[in-house]
Amino acid sequence: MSDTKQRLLDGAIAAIREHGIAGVSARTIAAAAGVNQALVFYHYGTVDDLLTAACQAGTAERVAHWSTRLAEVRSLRELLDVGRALHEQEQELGNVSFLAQMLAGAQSDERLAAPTGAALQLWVDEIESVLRRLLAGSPFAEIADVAGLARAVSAAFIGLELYGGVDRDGMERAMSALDQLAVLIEIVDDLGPIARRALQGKITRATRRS
Amino acid sequence: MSDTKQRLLDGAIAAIREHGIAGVSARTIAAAAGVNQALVFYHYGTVDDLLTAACQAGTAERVAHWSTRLAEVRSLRELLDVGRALHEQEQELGNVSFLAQMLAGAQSDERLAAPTGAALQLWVDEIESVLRRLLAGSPFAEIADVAGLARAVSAAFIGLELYGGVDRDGMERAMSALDQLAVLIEIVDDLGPIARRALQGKITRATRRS
DNA sequence: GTCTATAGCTGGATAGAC
DNA sequence: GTCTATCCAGCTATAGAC
Repeated sequence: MSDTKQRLLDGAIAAIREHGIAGVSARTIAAAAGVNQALVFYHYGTVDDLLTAACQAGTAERVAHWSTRLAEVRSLRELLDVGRALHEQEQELGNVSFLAQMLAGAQSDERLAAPTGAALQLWVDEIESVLRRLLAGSPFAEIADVAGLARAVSAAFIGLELYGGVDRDGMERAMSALDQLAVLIEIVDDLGPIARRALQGKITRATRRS
Repeated sequence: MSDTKQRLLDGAIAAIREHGIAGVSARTIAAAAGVNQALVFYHYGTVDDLLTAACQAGTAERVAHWSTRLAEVRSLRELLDVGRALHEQEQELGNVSFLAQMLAGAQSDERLAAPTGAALQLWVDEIESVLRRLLAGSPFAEIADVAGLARAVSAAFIGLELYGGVDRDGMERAMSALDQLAVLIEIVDDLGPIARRALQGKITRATRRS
């Protein structure tokens, strides 16, 4: 990977972070990367292809970076702490914001849909494996669809990131509320087998209805 | 409100829905509205001002529409059902998608930030009032930050909408998982006073730490 | 209020010098 | 590989006819 190609990848993330999907262009990317505008097309063909590459490479790098730390998590509360730290640090680096903007663009640009979905899937897989490990042996694993939960967590991260852009205090309150809610999961572990079975039936009935 | 002004408001929502915040313009809006492009500027001054007006009027109308139905909800499970119906219908009308795109644009266009935040707040207030009514007298109200929960729900709606654009099946699974999770709230009502107090202390300790 | 026409600008993409 | 120069499309916004 040549220096220029890497600078363009970093520049793409920086440009989207600064100008959003609506304001990103070969010129804004080149300016952020400190290279000539024509090099975008020489190295990547089109702006979309560069965004695709940046999405793939950037997300893979961040997921790999957090993967080791997530592998050390031993409880749901620890996971919440790591999740908060992850959110804060990625927000500074702009990767959550980058993914959110790509996702917004992917809604109407089908060339962005596949790479954005694949990048998000990297996070989903990582979160799912952590949740599955933590909930192994827990009664909650029998009740919950862990794969669905991992997707919900990922989607909520995106939504909270965007919401924080127009109401930072509101986002903080929302995250604290989710912390409280997540602790509810832990109480299931404290239930006896009879109460647990009753809960399980309750959830099955409730979700089958809708 | 003249016919043309209303057509432009509807056209703005339709254009954002079709082309996203990155592809919306006076021309695409005028085409969707079936009017001349110059009328955008005659009636609203700038494209941003038109988007602002569409955001305000469109969201106020949809919130008012659902407000009556939400007022009839009597349980959390009913609320989940209404929430699903709301998501499906608004997805067809494009209002959730519109808000998501506005939110994405608001991250880097400060002129969109205030109106988008205000529009989202209309949903937050509505959800908060329903939650507060449903949880009145419930032990969960003593534990939870209802205002934070309402914000989390709103943000999650946005995130799920965007996620659904790149992985529809994944979004469905995520929503089902959230259904399961929401039922957990109901079990708190079944707890006796001692278990409830223990839970409350547990949540307080867990959230104070982070 | 609505239309045409257009000025002035920015964007994607390419050709060709170096 | 990198640069300058440039074409052409599409954009905001306005002027002026109707």
